[in-house]
Amino acid sequence: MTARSAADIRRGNLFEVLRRVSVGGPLSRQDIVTASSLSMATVASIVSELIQLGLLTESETVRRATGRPLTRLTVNPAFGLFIGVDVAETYIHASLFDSAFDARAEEHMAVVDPVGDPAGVVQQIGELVRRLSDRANGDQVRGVGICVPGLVDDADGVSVFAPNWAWRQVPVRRMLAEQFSHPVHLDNPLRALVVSELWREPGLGGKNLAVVNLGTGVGAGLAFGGDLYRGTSNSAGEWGHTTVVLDGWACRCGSSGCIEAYVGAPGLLRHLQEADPGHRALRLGQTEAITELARSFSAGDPAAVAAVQAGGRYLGAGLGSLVNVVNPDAVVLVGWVSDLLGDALLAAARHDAESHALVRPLAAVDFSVRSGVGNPVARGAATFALEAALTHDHTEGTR
Amino acid sequence: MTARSAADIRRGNLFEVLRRVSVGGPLSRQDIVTASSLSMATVASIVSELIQLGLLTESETVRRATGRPLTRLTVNPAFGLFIGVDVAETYIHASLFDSAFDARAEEHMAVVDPVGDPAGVVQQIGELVRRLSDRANGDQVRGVGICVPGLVDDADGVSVFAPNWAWRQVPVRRMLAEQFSHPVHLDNPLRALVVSELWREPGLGGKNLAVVNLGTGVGAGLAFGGDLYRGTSNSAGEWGHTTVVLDGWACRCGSSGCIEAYVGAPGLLRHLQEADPGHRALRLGQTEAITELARSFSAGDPAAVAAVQAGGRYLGAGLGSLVNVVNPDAVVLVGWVSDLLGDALLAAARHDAESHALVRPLAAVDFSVRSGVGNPVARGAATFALEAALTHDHTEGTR
DNA sequence: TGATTAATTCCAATGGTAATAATAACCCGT
DNA sequence: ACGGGTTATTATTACCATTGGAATTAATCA
Repeated sequence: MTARSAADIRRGNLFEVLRRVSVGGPLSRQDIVTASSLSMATVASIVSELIQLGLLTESETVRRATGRPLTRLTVNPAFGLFIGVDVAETYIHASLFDSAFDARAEEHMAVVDPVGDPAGVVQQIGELVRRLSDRANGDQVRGVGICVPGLVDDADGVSVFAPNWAWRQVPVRRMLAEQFSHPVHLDNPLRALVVSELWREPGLGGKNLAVVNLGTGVGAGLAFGGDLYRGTSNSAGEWGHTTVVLDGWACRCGSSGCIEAYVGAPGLLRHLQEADPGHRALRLGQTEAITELARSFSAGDPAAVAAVQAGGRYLGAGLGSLVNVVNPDAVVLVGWVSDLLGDALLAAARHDAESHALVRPLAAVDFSVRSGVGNPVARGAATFALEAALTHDHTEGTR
Repeated sequence: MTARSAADIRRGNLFEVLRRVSVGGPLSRQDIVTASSLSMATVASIVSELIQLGLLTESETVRRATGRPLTRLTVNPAFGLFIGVDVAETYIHASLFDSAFDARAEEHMAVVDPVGDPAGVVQQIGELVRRLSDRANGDQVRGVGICVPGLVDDADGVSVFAPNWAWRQVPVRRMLAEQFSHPVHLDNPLRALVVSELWREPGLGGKNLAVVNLGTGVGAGLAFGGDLYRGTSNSAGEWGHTTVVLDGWACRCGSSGCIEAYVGAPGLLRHLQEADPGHRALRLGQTEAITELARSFSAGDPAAVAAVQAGGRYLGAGLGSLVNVVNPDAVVLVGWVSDLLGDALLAAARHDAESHALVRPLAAVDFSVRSGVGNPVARGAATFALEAALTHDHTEGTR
């Protein structure tokens, strides 16, 4: 019942076609038909609309030994630019993409106020967006996507609740309107990770997916049938607070025994401390400590190996449980801790994941670590902005 | 992307209308429009098709003070009968429903062969179906739905894998064809529980739902957006094997620390044994033991109260985790253990569920115990049969 | 006749199927 | 060597079923 009307289906199919071309390079209409489950008629109609909107262009015509020549389609990077902003607890990262989703520029900033006063943070967001806009070389910025932790309400443009800073009902969009005039889409990082992955791997269309984020906190974003799943209160996927040890380590959520307490960055460092209380990584700040942990692990440092093994056990049990409930096609690990330690953690987790998961769900799932995409939250945020802009143009066009 | 074509939407809307009328008693087309999110045109078109198929009848015309009189619609119970069969580890339960889903008759049988030889079990199923058919009073039986634990493949009519009996690729439909000639739909009990609940509470259309089954084993069935979610390998919802204590009690799945090990019937009895090794319930068979546990609990027996409290803690942690990941509108407890102890267990679980779940998902969810529906698996199985018959008639009709 | 509510009909948009058009290499006969 | 027919492949068009919304018709009473 996700799609309730013909218009919903149209919208989904439109994005499907765009994703295919965006990732798969130049494609003919025929290529899209074979790759997707759409009919030729539908593809032709959607392509003609996307060309009319200026998002696709016919790039080349190819003659084969026989038959009518095919015309290949490309995303037109000049359609416009999109900015994605990842507002995290300690930093704000912003990326500028063209419509073909090539990153044009990036900006990074530490959050100056540790308490996260809304006015100050919004000021910083505005600064980053302005800097990137200045680097647009005259191309039009058509939208800005912003991801803030916690619960957000895009319709109202409000951050309803951000746990780390105790934000309540912060009207982000209204406040940003004084900083710049681009349309703003507000969302949550876990959702952004999912759309980032869905646009990156168009083969995931129609599939069930869990994107697991490993960072200071841990969580998962879910997609069912190729569609982002938000849950009833837009907060689905809080897998990091699955109880893995009843009455176990305290978690910053206030409960105890959560996966996050054992696998989040502080949890990994606690494992390290238990293995070697005097380990040099423990004297560093969190980011540097995890970097050092990764370096020590690679060097074969026994305490680092023990810490990763310990963390991996809990991660494995948690992944097994997730796979049992969700029964996905793919589980993808992302996040800054995953960038540094993902392969090691997944290797350490695999045995427990496989022993805790049931045979059938386990056989269906593919675990992997996603790396080298820059900041996937910023990318997903920009994708939201593109989707919003396109929905707008699309519905305007048919009026 | 659940619905990819107009036909899928039509099918979903058709069931939506039928569910509304089936549960909500006589309804006018207007009533259906206001209750559902369908347009008047769609409702009118679907109603006329359902009348043509013989499933709905215009039952009465009502004049109000002003305006055109309305005509109320009722499900025509004479459309046909459906049989649902719940094949469990120790018993087989079969129910006969008319198309308005009033139960006409029930049959129950213990599984004679503890090893569950396929031929013998199928023979028993056939016997029950024949007995119910004999009680149809000449009305046509239009379909039989059968639920077998484990993984089933309805398209081929095969039980791919049943854990308790070590069934492998048992061609149930083909074997049953020698017993009776009604169309057979094969499915899994957890899925049946979901459709049973969705048809019972039409307000759940479009909602996210988890149906938690408490029995010898425990598990959950999921629905997203009002649609049954099967997962990638038709095995989603194996929440009973979520790890709640790393390296905890052994579970019959081969792993350890699963919720099922602590909350399934054997787990509850183990809690009882830890509280009072000589408790009289422990000398009984499982079903009688749980019945006795429930009776002792009601009588205030300290050991029974302690056992329920202990089990409830694990159930609560598990429910909290489920709510965090799935973020559903409703969690409904069903199953034979739930029938006996559901209210007590839920009360004992509530505190832990609320402390382990995050604020937002917790605020969105409504926990409840469903009782008094007879055997909901059999009901769901019959619902599958109705859906199958209707899909068949519907597509035939438009040819 | 007007008001009011219920149900039907019409319309534009959409997707899928199937028929049709477009296009160019190849083949064959002259 | 050249021209027309053949064939293979790609893209477009026509047609039907569907939905939601708007306009219309239906049925009743004041």
